Amino acid sequence: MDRFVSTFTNKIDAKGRVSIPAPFRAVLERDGYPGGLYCYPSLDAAALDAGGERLAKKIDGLLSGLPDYSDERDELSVALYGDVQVLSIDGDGRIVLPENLRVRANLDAAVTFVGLGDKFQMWEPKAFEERRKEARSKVQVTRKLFAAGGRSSDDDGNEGARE
Amino acid sequence: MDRFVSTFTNKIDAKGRVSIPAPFRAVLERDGYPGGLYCYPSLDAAALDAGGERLAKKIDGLLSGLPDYSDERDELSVALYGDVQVLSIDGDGRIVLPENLRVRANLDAAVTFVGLGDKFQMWEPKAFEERRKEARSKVQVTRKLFAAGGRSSDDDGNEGARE
DNA sequence: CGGGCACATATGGGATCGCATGGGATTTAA
DNA sequence: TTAAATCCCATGCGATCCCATATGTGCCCG
Repeated sequence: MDRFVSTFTNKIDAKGRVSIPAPFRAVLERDGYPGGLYCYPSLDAAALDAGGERLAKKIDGLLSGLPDYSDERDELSVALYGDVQVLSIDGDGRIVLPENLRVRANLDAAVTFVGLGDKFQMWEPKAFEERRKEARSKVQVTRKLFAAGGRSSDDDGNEGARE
Repeated sequence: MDRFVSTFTNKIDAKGRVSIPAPFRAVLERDGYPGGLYCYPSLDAAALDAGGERLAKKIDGLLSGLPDYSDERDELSVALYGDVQVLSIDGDGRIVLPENLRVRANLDAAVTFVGLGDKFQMWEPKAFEERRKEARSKVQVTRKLFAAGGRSSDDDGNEGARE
């Protein structure tokens, strides 16, 4: 198994360190990057995205699909490369979250790690709780639609989406 | 890893010296250029571009794509090579930014180093902050193009605030 | 079936190392 | 000789490493 799954919540200590959940660590190791991971602010939420070598390749691929010296590429380069940080994992499986990243996700005392397959996200625990509640209620609705066997399109709330 | 990633801000001291971020230095060393780097004003921004051997090759490649003796090539040659300087790195990992380069990017007290993969840029910190904000908002739009795969996200714009 | 032992993980704190930065000394060029 | 560039060393802060402790979980043995 080599995917990030399920969620964990760990504390940030006085030095700004956080333990990476052991299962995630195992995935990272298998992903080819010994001792480090890539991390950047999520584009569409107050959270951080992180992953290993595979994720980095994915980003590279995204960029290399655009011609050199094009505007789109410049923008994306700045937004992605500029915000990406390589966080090294210490001997105890911890990383240090730099100030600029912590601010982006309102992280202070603890971090909730959310597995998303190829990558995982880091949320402020309460913020994630909100997100999750929202997601659940939507799933309820979706299930009813399936159960009913028909689509009574009264209101397709176009909001949230769960990964 | 052998790419320039993430951003760092260092000070210019009284003698005009700046420390190159250690991670960037490591990339340069691996790039085959011991003790120096190529630097020139960005073509489309008030910043400086810099890199090692690989960047130099890339510029060569760019030029060789244009026919010899064409106007474009001449202009580009002048624009690129004409302003290129080889900056030597001293024993402590610092470079001295010559006056003519400094004015091109309005550098005075500090420099923000921005990793862009094959090369990196040097910005006046406040100017880069502007640039980055712009890039982020544009990416919000561009991102939807990539999202074709399946994430029908809403975009709870609860971002802003902070910094 | 229950108690306790061993292992793994998370967390905290102290010690060490590297990097950025500043200042002085020494060399080089005009 | 003067000014400027280069080299060398000192220092402070932050990052990294290492070890100790706590908490919990599964397993083995009684």
